[in-house]
Amino acid sequence: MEILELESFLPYRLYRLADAVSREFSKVYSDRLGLSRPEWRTLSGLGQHGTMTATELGKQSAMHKTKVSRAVAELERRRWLTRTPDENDRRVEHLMLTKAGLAAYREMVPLAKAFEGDLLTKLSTDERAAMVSGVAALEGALSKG
Amino acid sequence: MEILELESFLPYRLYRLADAVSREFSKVYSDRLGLSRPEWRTLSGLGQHGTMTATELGKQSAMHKTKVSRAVAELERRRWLTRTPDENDRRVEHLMLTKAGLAAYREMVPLAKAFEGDLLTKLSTDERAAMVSGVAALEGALSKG
DNA sequence: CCAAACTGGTTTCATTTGTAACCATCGAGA
DNA sequence: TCTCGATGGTTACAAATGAAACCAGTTTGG
Repeated sequence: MEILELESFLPYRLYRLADAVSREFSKVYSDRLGLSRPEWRTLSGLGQHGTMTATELGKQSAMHKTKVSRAVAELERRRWLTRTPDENDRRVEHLMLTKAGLAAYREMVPLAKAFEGDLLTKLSTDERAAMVSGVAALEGALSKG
Repeated sequence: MEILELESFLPYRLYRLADAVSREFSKVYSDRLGLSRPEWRTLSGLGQHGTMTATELGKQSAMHKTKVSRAVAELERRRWLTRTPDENDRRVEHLMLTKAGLAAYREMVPLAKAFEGDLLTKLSTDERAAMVSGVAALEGALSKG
């Protein structure tokens, strides 16, 4: 009978791996900053780009729009971001970090880099390169459909 | 100010990629067999190993034990698996697919292989090798702590 | 032999998530 | 200009998830 080897089935391995990494990493920002994953992504997006709309955030991070909506609402409640209505299109809001939000972002960035660094130093140079280019290749393949 | 480039931040890319792949793949078994992801994993584990306990299933697939418990309950409800109490330890149950469960498994395996095949043919030989060895390296790194 | 700690597995409850419906606004075309 | 379909974003409700409590059975140490 034909069997599927889960240990070598890529979609499964990939998910399990990403889930483990993401869970580990989420401890970092959840412990230190009390953020959920969608909130972390929102903070990161805004910190990186300065200002974004909810739709843009959703595109960048592949989050469902309700996730974005809730994350934004929560960060606003904490006064980590503000909304500014678009002048031409009144459906759109431009989101931007407040001083407090920026402070949190500045605190978060080194944590993230350290986490990634720790992860990558566990790999050899070759392995690291393989990982990075493999991910890039698959991303490319998916985006083309 | 120090910025984190999300597009090149590995944990983030990895998760986004795995999520996209997994979602795409889940359409396959959800459409054809009406399975959730935990149920699919349970079916796959049992199909591959013949018989497993709930704890073993959890270990193999990194599922929380409540997920396993529910998936098993649902597959049992469908009469796709049966439980046999262990002779020596009455807390333990050995799970095994029924004829119907096996039939579903046999239907599923080619779908999974086709999905993976389609995915991989979008990559060059080098890229494919990079992906696979990169994932393996990270898995290894994580398992060592 | 017995209490205490532990393990396999289930259940309960609160939280998170996704789907779908929704509201407001916008843009294209008759 | 008016209508209709699309779009940005929120909300309501149902389903999936995780933490913790739980039950039953097992092991260990005194």
